[in-house]
Amino acid sequence: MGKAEETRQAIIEQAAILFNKKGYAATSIPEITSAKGVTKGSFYGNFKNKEQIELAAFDYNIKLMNITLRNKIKKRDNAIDKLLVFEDYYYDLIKNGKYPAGCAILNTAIEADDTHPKLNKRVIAAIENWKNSIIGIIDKGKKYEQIKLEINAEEYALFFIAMIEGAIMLAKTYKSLDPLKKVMKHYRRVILQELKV
Amino acid sequence: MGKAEETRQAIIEQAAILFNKKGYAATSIPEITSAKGVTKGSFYGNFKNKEQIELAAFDYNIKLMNITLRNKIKKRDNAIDKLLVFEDYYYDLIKNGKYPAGCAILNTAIEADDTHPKLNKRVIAAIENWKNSIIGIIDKGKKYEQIKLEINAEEYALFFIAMIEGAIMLAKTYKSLDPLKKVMKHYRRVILQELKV
DNA sequence: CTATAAATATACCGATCGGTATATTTCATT
DNA sequence: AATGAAATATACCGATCGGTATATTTATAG
Repeated sequence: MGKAEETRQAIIEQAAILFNKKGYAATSIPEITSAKGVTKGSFYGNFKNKEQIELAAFDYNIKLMNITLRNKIKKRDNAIDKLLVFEDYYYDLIKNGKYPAGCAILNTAIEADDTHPKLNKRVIAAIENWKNSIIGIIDKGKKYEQIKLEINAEEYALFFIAMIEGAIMLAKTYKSLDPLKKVMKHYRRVILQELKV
Repeated sequence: MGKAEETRQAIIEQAAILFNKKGYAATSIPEITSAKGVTKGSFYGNFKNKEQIELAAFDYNIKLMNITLRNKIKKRDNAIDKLLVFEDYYYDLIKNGKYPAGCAILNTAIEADDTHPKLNKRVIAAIENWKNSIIGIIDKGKKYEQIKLEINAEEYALFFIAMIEGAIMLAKTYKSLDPLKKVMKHYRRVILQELKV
């Protein structure tokens, strides 16, 4: 990694933290750079404008999330356990308290929907990717007789995503794991009682 | 309503629209005032600072929502139908497209959680109020043998709120009613098949 | 070691931010 | 109609924003 690439990466990582915590509009470029001892010249040598770092930081957040999730899913050997990965993942995410502060998909979705078309497009792509991974798990689960054949994979995928994101919103708002636990109890119940053969 | 009160109300209504659509940090005071032909002097005659209008606008949004919901709930005569009000309400909210742009609770929750303690407190109060109204409906439904006695009212209330808010996020992100419909199908199913006696 | 280009630091730009001070207008009371 | 107060308009403040131009440093190839 060349010097410039290192700087670029440091900026992205700091931006990813700040954007996810405070939002895109509320985070200034000096905030991002000063935290890492990087100057304006260095910043604009690596990013054309603020929008570029916003997109790069979002991509970075999503990449981190996907790597972690993919690894956890791969380690489990049946569809039911794979679906339950999301319960653990988001529980850990909120419990640790540290970065990332909540779900980048949720945070970005809310801020971008009416104001930031490019981020909005990326959020849609990230959700589609998540949805398709759930659908894939369910379909494979049907094939191996782990999940009931009559389950509509897409509808359940959206249901799960909504439930999880809503639960994260509650946990972050209350600054408590309690609502997350209570909602995820239903998540687990739906999977074990409705999906499982 | 005195002249000042009229001005104050006009500012609140405009701010409520903008804050809910663009977010608090991304909305400037000139944006709020110029839209209604109000000047800065007039604004600061009615509000001490930006935080005051943020709080007033959030309260206004919540009040609007609560009035509408309360009326719709009152019109229905059993717990199951009362719970299904939320399905209709949020469907209309997104379908109309116009103000309010999404759910003020959700939008404010995400923006305020890590940065704006006073708004965060009000969001918690609004969710508590919502949760308690669901719990109230469920408890009454148990009393009149419309809802199963073994249902944990608080856990289901949080489950419903999470599901609904997650569904709104999806609909707003996709700019489509489809994900909302698909998630709310589960909402209806849970109520009719798990809660209903 | 030196030349050169890449990378970074510094200084500055106009615009706009939230907020204030003050001037002017509008309104109700007499 | 005159007056005093409430409401609103105007002008201005320092700070900070995103972004640019340029100076300086740093790394690297010959």
